[in-house]
Formats: sequence, structure tokens, C-alpha cells
Amino acid sequence: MGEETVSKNFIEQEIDKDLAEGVYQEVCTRFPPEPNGYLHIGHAKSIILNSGLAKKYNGTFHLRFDDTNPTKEDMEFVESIKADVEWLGADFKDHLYYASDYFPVMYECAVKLIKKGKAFVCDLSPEEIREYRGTLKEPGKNSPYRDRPVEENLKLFEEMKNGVYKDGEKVLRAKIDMASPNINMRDPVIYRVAHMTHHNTGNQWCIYPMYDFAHPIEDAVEKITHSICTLEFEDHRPLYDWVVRECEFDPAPRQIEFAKLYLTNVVTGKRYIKKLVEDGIVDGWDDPRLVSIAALRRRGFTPESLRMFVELCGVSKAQGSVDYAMLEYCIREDLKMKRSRMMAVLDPIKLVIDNYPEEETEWLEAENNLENEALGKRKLPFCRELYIERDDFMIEPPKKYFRLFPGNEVRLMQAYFVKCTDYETDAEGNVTVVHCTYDPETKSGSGFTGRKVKGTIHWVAAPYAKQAEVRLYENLIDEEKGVYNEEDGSMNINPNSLEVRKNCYVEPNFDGAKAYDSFQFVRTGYFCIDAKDSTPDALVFNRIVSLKSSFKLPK
RNA sequence: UGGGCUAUCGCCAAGCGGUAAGGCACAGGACUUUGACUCCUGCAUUCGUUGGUUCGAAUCCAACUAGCCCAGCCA
Repeated sequence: MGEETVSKNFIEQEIDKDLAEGVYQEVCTRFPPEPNGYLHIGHAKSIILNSGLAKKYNGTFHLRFDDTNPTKEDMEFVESIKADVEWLGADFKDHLYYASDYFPVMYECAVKLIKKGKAFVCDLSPEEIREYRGTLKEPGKNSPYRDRPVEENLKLFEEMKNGVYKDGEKVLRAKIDMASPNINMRDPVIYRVAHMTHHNTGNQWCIYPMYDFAHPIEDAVEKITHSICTLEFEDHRPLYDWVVRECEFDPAPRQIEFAKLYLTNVVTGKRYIKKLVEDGIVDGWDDPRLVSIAALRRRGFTPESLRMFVELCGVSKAQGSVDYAMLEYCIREDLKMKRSRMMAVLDPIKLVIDNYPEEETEWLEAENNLENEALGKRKLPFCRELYIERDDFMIEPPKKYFRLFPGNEVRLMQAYFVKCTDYETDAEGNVTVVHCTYDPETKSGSGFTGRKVKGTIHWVAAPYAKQAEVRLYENLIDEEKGVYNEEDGSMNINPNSLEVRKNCYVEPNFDGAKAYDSFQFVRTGYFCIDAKDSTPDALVFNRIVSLKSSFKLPK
């Protein structure tokens, strides 16, 4: 039964090796966001990867806010991040940490390095430090303060902590190698002075550790075994290992890097999203056309679909860009069996069943999902006047058109066969009403096999239908031109990325706004109620994704 | 004195010296109470290039080529 041969990704292979060699006895991973913005699909990969690994290996998963830079961080973001991580189903239990809670340990580590002669206080200005660092091709040169005696360093560092110095006046640097071909090893700054209120520690500190110093300590203190991060930190690994070694942590956490997730023709850059919001192209960071976790949630994506997506994309060190079609596949796959299939008409014309009694209403027992009986049934009103989709009727059909046209018979989904007898037009020749007759023997579910029809169309009963606004989304980006304009770096926005239809009709079964609950509107795709904009009387639906090749007529 | 990393179908991705998994997309066909779903079928004689080692190479070696990352007191 379990004959699925799911190959392990390279990180799992590394973990297997570490476990087999006894480097670690158990697995502990973490997701360490800086609370300086909203999470997006790329973060979801990291969250799902890290929490998934912990689960697979029966280990532990931590959520840790990497809040070592008070100038960029905000409490607003820690709340939204926490909510998004939980929504994704990454269970960090009570393992919620703040890097800022480790400031005392980090300070002690710094003192330890100074005592070992591995760190020194440097008076160079930021500009001078940059000059002394050298370039990519030339080695740097030692700071004149590099050989300060240990006692002096200790005193100066304590003074830094005590607020004796202004921002930028002094820094603490690791003493490594100014000639290293790896720029990160050229006596990196590990502590800076910043007189600023921190969202967690208040005014307790005026010196803050740098990422390269703080992160390995955070991992080591939490006994993280595998510190998984993205490719751009590969060059930092020697420094990461240096800090762990020199601060004498045992066991040492191990950093492993993987490629970020990019989606083809999708904007993920924070800077660009900010511009889209400011220019009013989207209505906020949770605009359903964006790929922030909040936006995807509002659009109707489920946590399951995102987990499936990350699983399907895999993990490697090769950077690439995944087709958006893969994401769409995942949400369709997740929704098709577990959500009700309701009916809605997005561009209505009236259908009159001339042989159906005028005052009668029949309450049909409709299957919520024909492939999943567990979803039960619902009452669906059927009567003489219905709305059908404008596209589902043609006066002169092309060949291979299976829907309604004069003389043709189709099935009304969940109801009866109807045969088109006539139609009315207005002065311009637009169809206003379609006439038909129905055959009572052909009721859906009755087992009627007398004859077959090629087409099935959806409908709603005119007197019972609720009016709704439906928002149809397309890719925000012009797919032909790509995301960015090569010339000036501007974005190529698709002007038709949002279509709002206000005159839609939905089944009466929608009672007010159920938060982001998703449905399949038969033949028009998957939708969800936009809880943000809906009221019990005014329903707003977001299209999650169209059905595959739905409405596509054969060439 | 530059360093690090990557390269397998349109896209993701297995493969770890024994003769190219899988998924998405796409194209045919069957079925159908959604032109959906489901089910079949097709889709890399070839692994960035060129040499070499070997009975045998996507896998080992060498040289090239292309792409990404690094010179914050950001993470």
C-alpha cells in the first residue's frame, strides 16, 4: 500500500546522514522571520519546509522572530506573521521565541570573544570601514584599532552598552581575516550602537547585534539542529560556523541553504508591492491578485493547497521560477472533492420554460457535489423563469457547439432537459429572452435514459436568485512582457487583471458572508465569498481560479 | 585575490558509474448530471558545451560557457 517511492530531497538526505553519523539525535528546525512586513508565498515554502521536516523526523519546530534591528520592525507584523504561520498549519506549539530575548546571552558571547582576543572595538566610521574592507577582487586592510588590548576592548564595549557613545561612533568587530576572499570574513561588524526603542526590549539596550552574529547564537541557544535558509546566505556559512565555534556552542547547529521559490510573472519584491499599493493599482497588501499569504487566503486558497504546492515544487539548490499553473492545479485539486458545487450566472439572460406552470415552484433535492455524497444535498428552487449564462445560447451556433440554440436540447444541471423553441431580441438585435419547453421525464437523478444530450448548462431561478458582485481575476502582470520593463524597471501591468461584475445572480442558498468559504460555481470555476467586502445582503465573490479549459470552444 | 553556488523536457524535479522517475503544462481518445472531474494514450536515443577515464558516464576528471549571490553599522 505504501509503495509510493517519494524520493527524499537533498535536505532530508543531509539530515539522514547527520542522524546516521550521530551528529544529532533529533531534529529541530525553525522559521525565523524578521517582523518587518507581511509573509508571502516564498515564506510559505520555508514555513512548510521547516515545519514539515520537524514533523517527518518527529522533531521540534520553532517560530522565532528575528528582531535584532529595531529600526525596521513593528509589533503589527509579529501578529500578522503569527496568524499566517498558524493558518498554514505549521504547529510551533509553545515554541515561540524572540531573538531580542537573547540579547543578554549575545552580550555575554561578545564579551567572551573579546576575552579570547577574537573581537575588538573599532572607531572607524562606516565610510572608513567600507574603504578598509577592500573590494571583491582586492583584499582589505586591518583597522588601526584591531590590536587594542583586551582590557581596553572590554571597557569600551561596556561603555558602548552603557550609552556612552553615539550611533555610529563605535562598533564591535570580529577579528578574522581582512584578506579573506569571502568578504563576510573581513572582520565583520557584530554589534552596533543604536539609540532606539525596541518593540520588545524597550530602552533596555542601545547596542544591537548584527544578523551574522545573532543568528547562529539564536539557533544554538534553541538547540536548533538544522538551520535552513535561502541561497544568498551560503557565503555567510563560514562566519556562522565561526561564531558557533568561537562561542563554544555544543552541539553546533548546521546551516543548509535552498533555492527561493519564485512564481513566473508574479511580483514578490516588497519594494514593488509597496509601489503597487501606493499607486492604487491594487487595494492593499491583501489584494487578491497579490501572493502574500493574506492575499491568497482572501482569494480563497486553502492551507492544504499551499502545502500541496510546496510539496509539488520540491526543494533544490537550483534557482528557477514555477509556473502559476502549478498553484492553480493545487487549489483545484484540493477544492474539487471537498466543496459544494453551486450555481451562479455571471452574465444573465432570461430563459422561459413555456410549458411550465406559471405559479409553480419545485424544490429540487440537489447534490452538493456529485462525486462526494458526504457533502449532502440542498434545496434548489426550480420554476418557469430562470436565468442562464448569455454564452450558453447562440442564435447561429458554430459547429461543435453543444449548448442552447434554436431546436437544440440540453440538460439544466440538477434539473430537466429543455429544448429551445424561440427567442426574443431588442431593437439592436441582442437576445433578451430565450424560450424553451421542458420534459418532465428527464429529471436529473431519475434514471431517465431515453435520450442523451451533448450539453449541460447551469441556471438560477429568477424569482429566488440573489444578486451578487463577482470579481474575476487575471494575472496582475502582462504575461507577454514579463514582470519588469527592462528599460526603466517599471512593471508591466495587465489592465484587465480585475473585472467586476455587479449584475450576477447566485443561488438563494448563500446566507450572508461566511468567511472565505469556497464553492465551485458550476462551469465558471472556483469562487469564495470575500468576507472583507461582503455583508449579509451584498455578497461579493472572488474567483479563485477558472476551471481548466472551461468555456473554451474548439477551434 | 576575487569568492560562493547552479545547469536534466515549455516549467518544477528525481537520478549519486549499469543504459533518463514523477508532477505541472500541452495534445489525442473514452466516459460524463459541469466541454470540468475521472480514465487511458502521447510527450528528453539524451542530461549547458567540448574533450578525457571506463566494457559502460547525466553521474568521475579537465577545460570552457551561461545564470544567480556577495563589498549594510539590513536580515
